[in-house]
Amino acid sequence: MNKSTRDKLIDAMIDALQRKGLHGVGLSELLASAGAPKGSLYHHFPGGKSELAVAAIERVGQRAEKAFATLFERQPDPLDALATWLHGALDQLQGSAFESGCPLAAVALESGPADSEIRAALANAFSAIRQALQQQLQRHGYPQPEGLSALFVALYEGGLLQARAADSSEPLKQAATTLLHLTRQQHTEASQHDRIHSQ
Amino acid sequence: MNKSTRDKLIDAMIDALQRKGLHGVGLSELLASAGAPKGSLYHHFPGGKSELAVAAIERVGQRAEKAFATLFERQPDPLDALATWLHGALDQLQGSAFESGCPLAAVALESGPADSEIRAALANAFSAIRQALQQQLQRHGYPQPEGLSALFVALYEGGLLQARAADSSEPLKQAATTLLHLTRQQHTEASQHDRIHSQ
DNA sequence: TCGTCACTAGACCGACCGGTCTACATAATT
DNA sequence: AATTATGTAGACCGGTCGGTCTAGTGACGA
Repeated sequence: MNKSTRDKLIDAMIDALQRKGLHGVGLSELLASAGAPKGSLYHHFPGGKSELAVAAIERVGQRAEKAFATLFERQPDPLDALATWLHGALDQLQGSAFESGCPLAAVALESGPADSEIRAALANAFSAIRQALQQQLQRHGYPQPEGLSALFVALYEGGLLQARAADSSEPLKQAATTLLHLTRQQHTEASQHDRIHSQ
Repeated sequence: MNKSTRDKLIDAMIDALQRKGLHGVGLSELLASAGAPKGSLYHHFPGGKSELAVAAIERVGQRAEKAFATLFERQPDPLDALATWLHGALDQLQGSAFESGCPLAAVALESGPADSEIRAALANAFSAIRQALQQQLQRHGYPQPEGLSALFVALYEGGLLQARAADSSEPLKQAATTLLHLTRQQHTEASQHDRIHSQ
């Protein structure tokens, strides 16, 4: 299946956002990696770079939702699923020599209030991700599912950031292990309390 | 006390990194906000923008170390200290209309392997912060102090990132509350075990 | 067969980028 | 007083930026 030029542009933008952020990539570089001329860009995205960025952010959000759906389907225990998720992120980071992180992170920190469409797309994507997570946690009886979902996303973003800065996967690995341990522990103890109370 | 031009440049760069990241600010904008001409920049920092960025990162690291020192001095319970720290970050974010986050975060995600000095400075700063945290946690008998310190830094960075994207302090607030709760809980239970075992 | 339309292709543009260079003011040194 | 070191000031440069515009290509419908 041949990817359309539009798709290639979006994917090239996603890759660029992961590696350098929105202001870090020039159009020429982007177009070269997508194998498309300028005319195509401005045909498919009259709004130029920032419209393409919005499309990229939206696609990332959709992919994340799908990924979570299949992940939670295969692994009934949400913490197992989260562990696999974090493990996957680590693999990608290591596989790219600590260059390729989350496509949403950099642009979230670069964008100002002027870039309202980008901000809106980001807000959407993140809230969708948190909600997907929250549902699963809630379904399995974890307390404070909203806080936990925000915490896990923070672990993901903050962990990747540290790992990238340190050129090492240790910070993320350790933080993930610790949080998974803490959550697992609390959950089993809560279950025990339940059992006691229901006796 | 009159700030030297050099200081003004560094502080302007720190502010810029918080708001837009390294590639997001132009030299002209930077110099305008510092009130200095180009000549001064290249006199104090012959390496130009990136050398100034390194100086800014180093200063941020030093300030963070000092801030932690006084914070932990005043609040003996590390979790209380961490709560104040996170609260302060939230205040700054809200006070700047969700524009001013961590000065290290954006540049960590923008910089490539080519910017070796920047990367080194970042690695240094983050590891210093984690170590400061780790020491305090260890001193008070928290388990997995290394993982916990990485986790708290991840919470800080990831939480600020989400808050900024959402134009709301809720994600960070909730994540912080949840993690503090989890940690506090584990700690008191561990203490109880200790008491039981020492009977 | 001829237009139409969606798309590709890249030359071209002004603005701004980071960086260099010369001129100058001030202060310290002798 | 003369000289040197330190720092300020901004004109200037080539390169690249994001963006516009015209020309061309190929498929499809009338």
